[in-house]
Amino acid sequence: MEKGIRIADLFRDEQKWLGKTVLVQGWVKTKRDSKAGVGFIELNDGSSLKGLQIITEQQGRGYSELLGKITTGSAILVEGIVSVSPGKGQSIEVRAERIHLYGRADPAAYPLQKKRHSFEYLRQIAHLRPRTNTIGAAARVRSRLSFAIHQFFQDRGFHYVHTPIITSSDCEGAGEIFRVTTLDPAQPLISAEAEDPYKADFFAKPAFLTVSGQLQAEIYALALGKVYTFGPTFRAENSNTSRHLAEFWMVEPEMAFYDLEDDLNTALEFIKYLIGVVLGECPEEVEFFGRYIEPELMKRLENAAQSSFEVITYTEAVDILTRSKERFVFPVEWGLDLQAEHERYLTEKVFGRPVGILNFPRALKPFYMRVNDDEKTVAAMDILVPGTGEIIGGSQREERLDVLLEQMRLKGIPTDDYHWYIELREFGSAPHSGFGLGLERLVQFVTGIPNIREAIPFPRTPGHAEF
RNA sequence: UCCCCGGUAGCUCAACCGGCAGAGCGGGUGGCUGUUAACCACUAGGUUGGCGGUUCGAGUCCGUCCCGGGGAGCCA
Repeated sequence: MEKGIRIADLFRDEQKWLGKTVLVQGWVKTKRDSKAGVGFIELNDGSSLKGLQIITEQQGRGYSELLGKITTGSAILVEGIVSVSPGKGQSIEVRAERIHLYGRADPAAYPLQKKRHSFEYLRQIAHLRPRTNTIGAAARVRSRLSFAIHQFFQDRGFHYVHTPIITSSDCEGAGEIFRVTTLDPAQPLISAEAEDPYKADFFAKPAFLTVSGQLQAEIYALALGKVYTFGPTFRAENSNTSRHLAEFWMVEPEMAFYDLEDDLNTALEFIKYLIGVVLGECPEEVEFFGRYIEPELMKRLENAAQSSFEVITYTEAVDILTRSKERFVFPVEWGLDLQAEHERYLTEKVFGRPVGILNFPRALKPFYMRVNDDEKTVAAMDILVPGTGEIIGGSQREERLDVLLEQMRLKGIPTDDYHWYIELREFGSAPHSGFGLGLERLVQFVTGIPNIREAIPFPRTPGHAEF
């Protein structure tokens, strides 16, 4: 089959292509024509935000008939000469000499118009929405970010570990979980099986979709040194917000011989690196999002990429909040969790940039976080960004066997399910740390997209698993 | 799950105190030789989310269910 040039490559070196005959393939964004004369097709092939202007002129029999069939949404091939465009809005265009129509799009039925659509509407046509400017741009940024995540870690000696999607421990403390079973809920168990209902099930015990790869990543960090996982994660919480999904992607690095400070520095370097990549490699998309989605975007990204993040302790945060004159709905008091309004106040009003918060009260955090010398706090860190809130959560892990067992006892975690996790502290235990970053929240942050459902191709939320 | 707001043409939205269902865009037809959300003219298009109630009369008021959005909780 004929293979054309990517439109993005054409724009990258316009001088080189001027006067040459090229072949392009893509989808018609708009068409402006006159029956008697010159016509204009804006062609987009997904390689760039900007479309290529195609000039059509009357020629030969059957040509206008073909042009009539080419409507918004059609897939076509165009062969023609790259020329200087006399019009405004583009510097080059292609004067068509041959056009082939691959697939039509009935204009009366095609759901995408030239004008702007609401995100709510586009979600209902998730099979067509990547053809829009915003969703297409978000998809390219997401792809580039995913690659950059691998680049960052691979360049620094980390190994990529595939932690399991299906797990059998259900009390990692990260909320509601999805059950994995081959049993049919519509088919009641016969009484013999009912004594041990899991006997007939695939894994012969309760199984679930992972809520985090961290505990398994720790296993490999204590063998390979520095590792990271990057994959889908699942939460069955009935969360209906612009920041939550039932299925989302998470990056979780885990490093042996790293304390909390090392962990924090890695996380900050990581975020700055990713923002730098987006600014450097997706300028067209950033410009677009800045113009149509979030006017403050450029300022926000440059701020985060260059300036130092603010880093404070939980105790200092509580101090700042109690002294502020702001009226909060929820109380501020040492020992209570910071609410969304408090986080927003700190990152948006007090500092106006990303904020790292360290050393949270022990009672607020999970069993695996390392207990500090004061015995009241744990070596935890949250990184908050303006607009999105918490984007990274991490900690130094408890490597001391006796303290870990005490923590599990206090939090009511059954040791049987975690014998392997405990054994890591019996055999060559070592200080280690890690953190988790939600990919979709990062996409939200770097694009300014308000709802997380536009930061992932096929959002899964309560009541929604279409497409 | 809780609180608030909304659901009217394919899309985005109007419709005053309860009184004949509207516009822009999109679609169709015709016109236009350099357009850029092209332009000009004409035209088709509706079970006002579902069910029930109040009323002479309901898009509008009441009840209920469904769906969407914003916020909260849970978290990444």
